[in-house]
Amino acid sequence: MSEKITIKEIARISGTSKTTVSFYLNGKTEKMSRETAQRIQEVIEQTGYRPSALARSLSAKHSRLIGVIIGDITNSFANQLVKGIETIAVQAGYQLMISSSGYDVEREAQAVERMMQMGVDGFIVQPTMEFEKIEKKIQSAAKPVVSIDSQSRTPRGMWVKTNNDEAVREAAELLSAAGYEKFLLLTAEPGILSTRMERTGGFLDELRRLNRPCEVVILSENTEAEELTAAFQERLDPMVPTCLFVVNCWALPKVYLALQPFREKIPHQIGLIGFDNQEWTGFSSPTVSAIHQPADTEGKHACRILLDAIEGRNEEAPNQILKCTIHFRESTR
Amino acid sequence: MSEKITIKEIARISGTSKTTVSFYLNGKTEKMSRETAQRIQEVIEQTGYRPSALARSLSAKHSRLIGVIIGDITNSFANQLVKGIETIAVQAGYQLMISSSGYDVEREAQAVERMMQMGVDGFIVQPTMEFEKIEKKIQSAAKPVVSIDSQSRTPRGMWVKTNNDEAVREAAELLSAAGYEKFLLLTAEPGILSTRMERTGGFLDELRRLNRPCEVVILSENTEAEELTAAFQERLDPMVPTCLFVVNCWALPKVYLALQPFREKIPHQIGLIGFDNQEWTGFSSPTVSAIHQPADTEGKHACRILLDAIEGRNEEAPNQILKCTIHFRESTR
DNA sequence: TCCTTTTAGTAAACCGGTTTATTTTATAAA
DNA sequence: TTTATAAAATAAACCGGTTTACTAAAAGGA
Repeated sequence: MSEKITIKEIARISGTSKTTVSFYLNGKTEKMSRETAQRIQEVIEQTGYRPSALARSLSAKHSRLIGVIIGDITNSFANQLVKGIETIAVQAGYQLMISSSGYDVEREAQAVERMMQMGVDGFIVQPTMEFEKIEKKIQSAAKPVVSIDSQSRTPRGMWVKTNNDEAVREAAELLSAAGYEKFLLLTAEPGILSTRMERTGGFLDELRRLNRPCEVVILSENTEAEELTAAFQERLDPMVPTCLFVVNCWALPKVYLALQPFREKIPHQIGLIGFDNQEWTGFSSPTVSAIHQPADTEGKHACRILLDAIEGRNEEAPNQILKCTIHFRESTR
Repeated sequence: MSEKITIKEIARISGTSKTTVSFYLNGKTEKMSRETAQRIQEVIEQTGYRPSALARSLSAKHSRLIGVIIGDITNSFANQLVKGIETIAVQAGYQLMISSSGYDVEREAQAVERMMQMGVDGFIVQPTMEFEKIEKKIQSAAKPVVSIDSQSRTPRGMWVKTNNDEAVREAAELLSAAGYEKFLLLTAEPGILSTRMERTGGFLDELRRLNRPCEVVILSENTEAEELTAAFQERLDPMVPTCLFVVNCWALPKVYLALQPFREKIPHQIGLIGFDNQEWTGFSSPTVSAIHQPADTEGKHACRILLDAIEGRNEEAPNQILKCTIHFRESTR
């Protein structure tokens, strides 16, 4: 009774051939008579036939699959990005294959490898710092890649990023104007990830132009809160209004907590500003100023660009710079 | 020069047959001589051959793909869940295919459909309220399904959930003991989603036992903050210490904000407790008490159970109840 | 030396579709 | 009525692997 239902079965039952059924499935109905089409349609319905995307991909040479590689799905930037991507992808009939790199090149490379084997039609990647190392691997597949927040040097050079440089300069200017005389820039070891470079470089440069001093504090994912508090104790001069600028989004909660002992000095003597649209920044007390990146929109654009490339269209600009918005809240004056 | 490199090419270059190469790839090296194996290995390396998982899946009848369907990837429970799933899946050589349902049955059904066509080996689903509607569809594929926080009635009956009932009763008891004389239960329209039923039912039941009055306030995703504040104004009697219990995790920030006018009455006259490990609850002022579900762990368990089912093992219990932990913070006494 | 068994290796069918080239049937033109 | 042309339908090759069933060569036993 319950033969596995394949295209062959449909052809047999409806008294036609595989070819005809295949044409029907792909909407090439001009090539067949009304009745044939109808008969096939009926058989498909009553059998509950479900064409195998696997088989289809194999012979058609496209899988309608998009590989998405991000650092960490629990990061708010990343999941908003993914949400944006998915919105567009699903509309266009594509499915997402998602992997986290954990910000590790090795895992990133493995993810790329697995996805290539699965035959994805293209990639959207939020690169780790050493993305260059795997660029050639990704190139060898000749699949289009759109990178997020990092101008990659892949042949087609497709990317979406935010105007970190501008946003950061604007922030520096406004914060200086607001009366902060000194700055503290908190960043992870400044690697080659372009986002980090832009943010750090732009901020420092602008401050130099404005003639405002700035110290740099390096921190890492496992820097302890006490350690940080001590560093603040040492560098924050009660007589000089100082603003902390946190470059890495994951560091912002850490810094916020380490700043608790100085709470009543915020925002007058101490200011705090960081990155990304993290929900808690609007709930904390004081609420925390932040530069928002439109992650969701970035995702949508990235996906549109990628789809253009995959389907050989040419509608979207292959690289786009989106505007950040600065939200000044209670943690800065 | 650059012929596309397939198994056939490898066979040709190494002077063997497809069969032998295939055996080699699948580690059936007992069936061949040392030298042959080595020769193949070399050819694979210098050509950079990458076997097509697509073709492999088609003939091997498994895809090493797991379909994950969640409500919304930007929800913290969901992304922690996914992270847990991915950890286990990748270890076992599986890849994730993720779709969001947007808590909509129709989209959920479409996602299931697409994933079946892609030949996933199994599903992990965080069901919408009306999951029953698509259970039969999912069953028709005869693929194993593990559901999250909802005992589905699929044949194999595999699920992972948290002990909402117990946790909620414990909370009710402790909060009563702490001196709250009245309660306000805030929930979305109580549907058939078992989590919601358990939380609501258990809490009300326990309060009845403890002889504490409880009013129910129904809210939805688009209830306005002012509306909510007004409702509180009306129902919160300054003479009776009252505790708000928020059933739906997405409603907690909403309620928190609507409660701002009463801020200085927290936690003494007004208490607040809700669900899930949302980052902001630890940063707000007051910090907010919450019942944490171990989403990450749930994901890991769910994935192990699914893998067992897929690979015909029998190591994990096919359904598991995980413990919630109650974090009492500044918003309750 | 001849026969049996083991080892190493391969041809061919299959998985479920797409696509090209070709045939059959219907319709129009001569 | 015959022929040219268009419309409808199909056979067969292909996509890139897995697997079953079979063969050739080497080793072991009598």
